[in-house]
Amino acid sequence: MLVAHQRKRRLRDPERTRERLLQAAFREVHRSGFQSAGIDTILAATNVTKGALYHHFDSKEALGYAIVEEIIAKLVRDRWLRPLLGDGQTIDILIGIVRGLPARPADVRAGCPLLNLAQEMSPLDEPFRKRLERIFLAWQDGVATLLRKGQSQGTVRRNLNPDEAASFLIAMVEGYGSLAKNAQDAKVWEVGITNIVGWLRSLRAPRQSRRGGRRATNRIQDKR
Amino acid sequence: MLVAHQRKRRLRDPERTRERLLQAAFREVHRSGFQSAGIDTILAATNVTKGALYHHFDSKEALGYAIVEEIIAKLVRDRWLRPLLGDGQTIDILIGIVRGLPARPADVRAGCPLLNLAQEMSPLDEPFRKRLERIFLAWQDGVATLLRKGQSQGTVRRNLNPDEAASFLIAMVEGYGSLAKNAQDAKVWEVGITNIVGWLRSLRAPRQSRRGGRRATNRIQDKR
DNA sequence: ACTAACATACAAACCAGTATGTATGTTGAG
DNA sequence: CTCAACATACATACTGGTTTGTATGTTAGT
Repeated sequence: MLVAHQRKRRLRDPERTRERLLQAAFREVHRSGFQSAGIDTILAATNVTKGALYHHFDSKEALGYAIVEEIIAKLVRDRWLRPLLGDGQTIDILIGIVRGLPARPADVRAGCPLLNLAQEMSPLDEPFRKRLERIFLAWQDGVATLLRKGQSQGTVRRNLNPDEAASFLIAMVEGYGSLAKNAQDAKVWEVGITNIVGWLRSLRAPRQSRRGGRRATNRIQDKR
Repeated sequence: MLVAHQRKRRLRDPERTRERLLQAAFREVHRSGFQSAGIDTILAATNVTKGALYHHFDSKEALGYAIVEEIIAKLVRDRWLRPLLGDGQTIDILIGIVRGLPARPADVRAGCPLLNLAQEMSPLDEPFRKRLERIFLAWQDGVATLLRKGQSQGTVRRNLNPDEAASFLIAMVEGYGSLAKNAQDAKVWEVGITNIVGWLRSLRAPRQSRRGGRRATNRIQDKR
């Protein structure tokens, strides 16, 4: 029979085993960093044996790559890329996303999984870095695309460079994330979000978008 | 004789040995992170033996604390705190500092030593975190103090919260630093600096500071 | 019966820290 | 001034523990 996923608890369920390993590995890496993450810790958390793990992943590195490509990429898609495509005004969408970012103490203290790994591994392991960079670029591109849409709809100031503004936003989000992580204090994060929201509001086009008379204050830099 | 520092190369020069260990340890930690930094690597880089190292430092952790308190704290003093006290207009001083930050490819690729350590150790080791936090707070406080001075001199907008603006600046510097480090590309850093400078300019008070008619664009949030 | 999916035991390398020894510098008593 | 007594500054070799990865065996599913 071709019944694919019968849900009686089978003794062997390779997909499920792989997924559980990935999730546990992600949590452990998120806590301790990749290099300090222990294989044995992951195994203990899952009640899976070493043989099983090395059956599904060739090495610790391969496990790390899978974390990036399957778990972290999905986090960014769910929290940014998908919401960016929703309807509503550009700036309102961005403010909504930023406000909806995880802000529980545990999240703040652990830091952004993407940034944690990038920070640790980018100078040390090029394949790792490449995979993380792809995610950052997709993130930036998603934000920039929405900003461009906002510009063509007249809701976003025309005198800003969407790519640089997107990068600016990401830098602020990750920057505040780092400060809050060091402070181990969700309050730092909340204040950061408030200031990011304030900056986002400043990107709105003026009421009746008039010709000339551009203000030089606080834009992200004109295109050169 | 009380001649303190005779400069003939002595066979034993504890201060120099300690300093060389600290510098080598700093470089190794800066490259690999604290946890992955190997004692043996540091020893190999200095031609100092393990006995000597453990004579000067009680443990690897103590060595790490010394790196923070003696080397990293000094970096922040030299690059920020001291220049902040120079003369000139507040915003010009800040722009000068930001523009003068190390931007060579090697620096960009390795990342900010302060942030690297904070990112890695803050959730794992409280004494470590505390020491790093002290540096961040001194940094923020220095910037905030200068901004307040600028406000009282009329060169900086009055409708911004100096503490939050300082924090905003630090978040941006570290955020762009992280992005550039992941990209392993100094160009990313340069673009970031340009945008930070653009933001700094927007903090200037308008020419003849007029009453009323405040613009709501792009300020860091009024004091609540 | 044949292969994918595990389990177990072990290897090999690494690494922080220590035990112990030695050489160099300092000091104080005579 | 001198030399014995001591303290500081190293050097070397080793230990105990941890870690990734492998070799080999066993069992479930088709």
